[in-house]
Amino acid sequence: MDKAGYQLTDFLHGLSGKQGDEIIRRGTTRDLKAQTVLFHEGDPARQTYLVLKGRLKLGKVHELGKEVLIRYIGPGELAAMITVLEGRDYPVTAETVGETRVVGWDRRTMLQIMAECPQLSINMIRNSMDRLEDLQSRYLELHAEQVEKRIARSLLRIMKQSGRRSGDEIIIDFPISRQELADYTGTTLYTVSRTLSAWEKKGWVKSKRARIIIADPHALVLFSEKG
Amino acid sequence: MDKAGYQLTDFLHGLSGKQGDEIIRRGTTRDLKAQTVLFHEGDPARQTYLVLKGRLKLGKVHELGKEVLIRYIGPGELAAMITVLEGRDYPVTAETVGETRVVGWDRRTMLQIMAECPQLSINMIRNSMDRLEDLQSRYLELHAEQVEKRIARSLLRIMKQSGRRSGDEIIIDFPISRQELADYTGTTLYTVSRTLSAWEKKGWVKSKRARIIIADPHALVLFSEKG
DNA sequence: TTGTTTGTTTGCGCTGGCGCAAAGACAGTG
DNA sequence: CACTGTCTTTGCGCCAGCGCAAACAAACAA
Repeated sequence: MDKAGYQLTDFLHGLSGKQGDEIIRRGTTRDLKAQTVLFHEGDPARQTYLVLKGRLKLGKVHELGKEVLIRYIGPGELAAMITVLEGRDYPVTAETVGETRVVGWDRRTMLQIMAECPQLSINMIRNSMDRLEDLQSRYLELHAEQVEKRIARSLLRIMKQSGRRSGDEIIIDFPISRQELADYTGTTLYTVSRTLSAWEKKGWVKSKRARIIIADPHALVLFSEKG
Repeated sequence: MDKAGYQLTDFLHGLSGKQGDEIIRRGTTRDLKAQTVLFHEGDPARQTYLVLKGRLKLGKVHELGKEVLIRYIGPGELAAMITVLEGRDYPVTAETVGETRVVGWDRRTMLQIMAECPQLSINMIRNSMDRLEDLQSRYLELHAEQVEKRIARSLLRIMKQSGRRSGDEIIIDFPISRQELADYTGTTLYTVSRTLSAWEKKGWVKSKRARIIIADPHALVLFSEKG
């Protein structure tokens, strides 16, 4: 359990490592395998989770098949804040992407902790605001932007959140299939595949099965902004 | 300024009328004409607003023309919570729909009030959660649902938030143009117009210029769920 | 090795719904 | 009243991108 140096988006931002550890100790830490469902859309919300290591993906499904990928949740970020409110259900499903360590608190504990440490409320509000903004932008794009540009923006978003630099290239360091990228962008598997193939020919990206490397980030940014 | 009985979605939920009035007194109350821009997307966030009377609409624009209507804000709800965070810009533009009374607080005051009254933090979190859920659902729909169903759902959403019953019919009690309904739904003026015309023939809705009456809510609900 | 599973690519045809254009309806003003 | 600006309706043509189908490729197991 690493201490000290909680970052800006962090739930524990502004707290000392000691305070953070104490708070983590009051929850239940769990290690999860890849592709484990942590909670299901529609189930009563019992725990709020903080990701310590690894990554969750939050998805929402539509009657019969269609799915959207709302967001990836990385280390330091909360999932299911909704739990602090009484009698709510999870609005999304959370599944681990790789091996993932989370800590969970139930409502009572969470409210206690928040009462003792008002900074946490601010951090939660910051996090909700950030997510709301993100989704507002994507909502706008989904309506106003062409698919190819949206795919570009999606890749760049994911890259910012989880990219690992390697020379000029940027590696997205977790497996993401064409289908998932489609769900995240709001398009289809086929369109994503066609688009990535085209970009591969231009040398903008390289990709293997479920692995994407952005070879020319600059070109992608230009494309996403202009066309 | 009406006291007592703040409702569930309210910012002042759980407070006595007296406490609420005191908090309102510490802000700046303003009466605005219809179609007044309260704040602009991109401007530095200086004030958080609570709507006391009337209605705001929050919109976001895309480079050149295209616009989405993120949400209507009615009495009791907050706009621009983002202000409590340092150095942020408004992510949307807020414009009054009819005559509207709001009260605004700057960040310092807001943080003080929140520190004195932790319940407000919970209320703010509740409100962000609700909005996030709303937007997540609409994001899913925008991707997964056909336009006509989306228009139906949009109408029903607006109806729930601002409908006035009159016999079997439900009147949406503020002016909303085809263009606005299109921006809210994520489609075009033309498609909305064609759709409403068709529904008018079926007797589901009646509409005059910028006024919509839902004549057969039940039929609309059925249609939005099945088709 | 072979077989199985799971993911990816690409050709091809189809259509939902966008958006122009032009006419019509309504509200407000002087 | 006529005049002006704003909102609405509808016909029509077009195309982005969806989705089937079928082949292909990579990963893993036995």
